[in-house]
Amino acid sequence: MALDRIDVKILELLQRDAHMTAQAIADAAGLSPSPCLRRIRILEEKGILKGYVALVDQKSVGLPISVFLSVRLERQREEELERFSAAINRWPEVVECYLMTGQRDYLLRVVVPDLESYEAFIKTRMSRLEGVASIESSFALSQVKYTNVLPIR
Amino acid sequence: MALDRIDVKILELLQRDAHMTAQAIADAAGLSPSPCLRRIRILEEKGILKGYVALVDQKSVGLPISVFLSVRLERQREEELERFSAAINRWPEVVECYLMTGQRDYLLRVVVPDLESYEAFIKTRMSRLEGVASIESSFALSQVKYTNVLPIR
DNA sequence: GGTGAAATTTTAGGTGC
DNA sequence: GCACCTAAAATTTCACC
Repeated sequence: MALDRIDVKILELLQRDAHMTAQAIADAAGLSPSPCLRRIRILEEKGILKGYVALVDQKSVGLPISVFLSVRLERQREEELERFSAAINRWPEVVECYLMTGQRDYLLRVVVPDLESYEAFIKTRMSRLEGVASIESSFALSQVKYTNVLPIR
Repeated sequence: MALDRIDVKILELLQRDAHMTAQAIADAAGLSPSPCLRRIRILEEKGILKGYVALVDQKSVGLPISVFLSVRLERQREEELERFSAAINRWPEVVECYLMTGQRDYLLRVVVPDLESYEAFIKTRMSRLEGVASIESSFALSQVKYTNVLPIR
């Protein structure tokens, strides 16, 4: 891969605002639009730039609640892990999921409009999954920080 | 706010791909480009569409490790919460932070290139913060799911 | 990596339904 | 409030240096 200063600068700018024009990015990165756009295409082809997305405000669309779930499975065989992964990837309420070290197997962030919906999520989704040993929920009172900008370098 | 079907559809499309042309969005949402773009502008003005960003692959840029920190403060006075919030918002390694109910006060996701950097983060950042009672770290082995797409409706 | 022109797209305005 | 059309402005794209 080998990213130089200019690549890092481009990634930083695009992570903050994907609607910047090639001209503006070029100016900020210290080169002209064409090579700038060429670098961006290369970063896209290499998969370093995964995509461009719009960010939606959770509260504004009636989804104020984030719940974190610690999940333990009964067995950690590949088959079990695969089944769990496939399931949560189908469920739109689950926006993040990590395979963890330590006490629990998975950490999930689930987004719901209210507690009733959360109950429904647990009852109709999680509890019907086979192989789940335990679930522990903690509720987020507020989002103190949320960014897609990675600390590159 | 009152989002209708078309608004929800537009938000869904833009959350997946912000580079869609107004024409393509209009086609998929079942209307013509002009009113489609008008709706998008309104969603932006209302703050429902918070912005457009590029997503960067964590591993590709040498940041394979996500660590989750459970943090408890000694006191939960507004002053303490403010100071903590201000600090973590300054630190680029912290990509997510939630104020939580229950045992801990905060849940953080920290992104680092290696364990050495994580140690440095704990030593030079977290441990120098006043008012922190305890920190508990768990490591993510892999990211099973990560999406910005919210389950609207 | 830079320059410049062509092609596509975005954006705004105006009319009728 | 939307569809449709038109036109101008801006941006991306791709030649070549």
